[in-house]
Amino acid sequence: MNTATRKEEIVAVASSLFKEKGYNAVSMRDIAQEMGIKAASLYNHISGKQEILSTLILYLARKFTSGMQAVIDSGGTPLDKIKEVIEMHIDITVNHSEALAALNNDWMHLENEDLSNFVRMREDYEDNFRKIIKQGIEEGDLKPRHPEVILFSILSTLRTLYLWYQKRGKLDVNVLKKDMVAVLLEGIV
Amino acid sequence: MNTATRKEEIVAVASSLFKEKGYNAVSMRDIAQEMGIKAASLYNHISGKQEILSTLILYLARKFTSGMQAVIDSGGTPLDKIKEVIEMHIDITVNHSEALAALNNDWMHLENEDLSNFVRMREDYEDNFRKIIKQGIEEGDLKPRHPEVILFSILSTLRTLYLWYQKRGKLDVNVLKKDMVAVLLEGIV
DNA sequence: GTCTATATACGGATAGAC
DNA sequence: GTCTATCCGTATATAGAC
Repeated sequence: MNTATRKEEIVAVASSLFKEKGYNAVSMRDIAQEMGIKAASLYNHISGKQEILSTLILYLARKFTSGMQAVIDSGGTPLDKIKEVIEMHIDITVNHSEALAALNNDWMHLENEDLSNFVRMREDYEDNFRKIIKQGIEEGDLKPRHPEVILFSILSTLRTLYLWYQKRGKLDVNVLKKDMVAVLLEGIV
Repeated sequence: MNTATRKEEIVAVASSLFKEKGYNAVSMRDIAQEMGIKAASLYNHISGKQEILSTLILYLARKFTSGMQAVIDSGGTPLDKIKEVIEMHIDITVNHSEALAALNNDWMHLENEDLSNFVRMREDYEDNFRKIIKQGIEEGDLKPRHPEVILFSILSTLRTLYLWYQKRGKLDVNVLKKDMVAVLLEGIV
């Protein structure tokens, strides 16, 4: 087992604990115990607790950023792009459901450039989504609702999907995508 | 300034700090400093940090519980009731936006009966909402989508409303209610 | 790569003076 | 009601043996 893999293992174990209790309530001893080693041994693989958090969060933030770029480059209508964003979020949620808790709840515990980089990526992401929505309204694809309400209604749902995707068990991903797109786009009435 | 008021002030100050950094990252010294006193002085008004958290969270949880009961007793159609739930969430968000962060993110740091009471209230709340949605589908008021997708789509949006209500500034509450009900019920296409 | 031992800081909370 | 002083537990992190 080489160092790279061991580091990934630490990050994975930490993700799961962060999801349960949050970054500040998880100690290095907790992480070490979960891996069957002592806390001091962790420092042979990572520089400290902060590195675990930033590795975790920035990895995911880059996934969303590149995913959004792919949507922008896809060349579809605004409506197509919104569907693609929803599907992207579901894909990332299914593949990284443990780590998404830290992204959502613990990003403010990042430090220095890690924090500012994350905040910038997040703002850019929202801006790109906002532009798609506004274009959809202009072109008449979307109803003329307040763009901010549309933006945060969809984003809130997608960002907290990780909380109940697992709880509800083996929902087929494609069924989930279809239902989610339908509910978010066409409403329920 | 009597004790009751002083305690409320502590809880209010703590709410704001919990929203910024989360329960575990806020120290009693932080709270005291924000109030211009020393940490030891806080203990003349509250028994400890835990009491601040539980006061805060259970107060809000009871608000949601009684609000849901009022909706159930209102005697409207399932669709009416869903609208009332949305409006109730918006009212509580507008009046308690600072404290909602702790309710959403720090409830797992409650202890003993406080924790179990909260979890039960939350489950009951979701169950009541789920029943309304299912009844709406049965009666043909709602489209026959997966009830869980509808439930969590609406709840996710409402529960994180506190995050951006302030940021977007002086949105009129009645306009917000109207837009939110429209987007969540009728969709955007 | 993991261990024991330890440095150092900070957390919640209490005692007792004013 | 607030203060100073302090107890005691736990946190991150490092040093050095194996």
